[in-house]
Amino acid sequence: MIKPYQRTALALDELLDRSQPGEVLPSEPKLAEQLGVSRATLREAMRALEDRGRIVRRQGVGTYVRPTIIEAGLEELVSIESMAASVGLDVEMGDSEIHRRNANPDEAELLGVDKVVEIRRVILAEGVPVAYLVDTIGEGLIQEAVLSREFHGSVLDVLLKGGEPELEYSTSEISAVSAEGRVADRLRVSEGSVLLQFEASLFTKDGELVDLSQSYFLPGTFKFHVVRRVGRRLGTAA
Amino acid sequence: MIKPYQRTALALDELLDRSQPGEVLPSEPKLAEQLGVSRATLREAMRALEDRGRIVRRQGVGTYVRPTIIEAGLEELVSIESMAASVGLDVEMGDSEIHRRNANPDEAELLGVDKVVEIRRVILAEGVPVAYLVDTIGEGLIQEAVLSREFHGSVLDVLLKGGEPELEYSTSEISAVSAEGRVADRLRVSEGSVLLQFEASLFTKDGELVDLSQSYFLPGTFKFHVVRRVGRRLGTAA
DNA sequence: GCGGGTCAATTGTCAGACAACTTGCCGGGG
DNA sequence: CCCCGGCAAGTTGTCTGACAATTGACCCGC
Repeated sequence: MIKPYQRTALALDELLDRSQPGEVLPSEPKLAEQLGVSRATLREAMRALEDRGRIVRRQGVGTYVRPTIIEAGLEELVSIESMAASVGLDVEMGDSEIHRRNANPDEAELLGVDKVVEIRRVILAEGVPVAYLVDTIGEGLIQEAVLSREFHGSVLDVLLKGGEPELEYSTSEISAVSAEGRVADRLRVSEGSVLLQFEASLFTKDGELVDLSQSYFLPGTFKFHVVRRVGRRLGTAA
Repeated sequence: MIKPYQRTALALDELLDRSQPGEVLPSEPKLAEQLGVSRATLREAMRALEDRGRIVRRQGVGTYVRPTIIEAGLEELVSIESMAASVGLDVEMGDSEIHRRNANPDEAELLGVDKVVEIRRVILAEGVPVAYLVDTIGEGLIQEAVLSREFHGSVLDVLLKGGEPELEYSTSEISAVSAEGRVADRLRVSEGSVLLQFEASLFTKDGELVDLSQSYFLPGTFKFHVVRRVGRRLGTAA
């Protein structure tokens, strides 16, 4: 059974998606009644939205919908394919290789396994190579049958769909590199071309590391956004 | 007068900073009493922290402190200098130029002014050029006297210190580019070198755009991190 | 016309209660 | 001795009702 708070947060998210910026939301008592929760629970959900900057509340006046900040930004963990789909791009997987091999000491330490599966593939947008992705996961995390059947380019999507283990977040280091060797070759660019690189670690709800990945993107096709907020400490200082 | 919720959120932030990962927080009734607020207000603040991933709550058990994810990440809007200072790097400003000029149509539209001030400068780490920054702001936003006296490389820091207008967030587009012309020259790298580029827009609490900036970083010196969370929609699906 | 007071509406906070859940303890039965 | 079931205490989750603080509009008297 899903808890009232989660239900409320979801409902509010959807309500905001349907709302125009600047619009005034129903008052808290009314909203609470509509959603079937108490005002206290509703306020917890609204506070979270306020912290994320999606609404503005003015005591004695009402609650307003903020103009949406970047929505396809980097805050939410979604696969390249899902990102592309949401902007109407036609994306497919090109050449792929799957290797089983022994983990090197670093990988064994981080992932907690002896053997790993390494998945390399090219991502095509409108038929043109735009990204080269390498995932390294512990052997057995994804069944071989699943991998051959449901894998269309995104390890993340397969893991999310499987539901087990429960993923929570990833941390990525962002850098710029020049294309070399195999990467340049697969992306069909000359050596020394400029690439945007993400080095990511994917964690479960329990804080366990389950996927190490490296992504190389050709600049221009995908646009990555981040929203950075002024910190509490500085922003609200007198 | 600062409101109880803000006081509580701040106090909790500080409490977490002093806590060890995995530690159990006092129960909600006790914490509420310690902080001098009701349990409802406390819970609003805790919910926000939970959403940001800093604590984990387990019904019937207690509230745990999460191992800190990247702290010098990109979620919080701080200047390059502040970032560098927090990791003990010696950073200073190199050559700088300040131009007053008429705004081009795009800038006039976005910033809502006719004349702009353009600030260009090189950032040195340990005496070596590592970044080239260009800020474009409306004329009059920062007084000339202030600019010559308090400017040490970061427009953001000057604006934050001034307190007026109240800043809230910035959106950045991240890309990789090759160094060209003036940028390559100022950073003392050869043309065609790989650079990490941020194109940022800085907004106030009222949603007004006040600063357009472009930043070019030499890869390797600064490391930028992002934390990406599994979305509500997917993460909690059955 | 204008100034001030009043009033309704809305968000902010509080107090108390009960529900749902987890863990550990303790006692009884095997 | 071990296992297991129920009980009790403690914690988070939610609800109810109330009052405080703030804002904006209305109305009335001057």
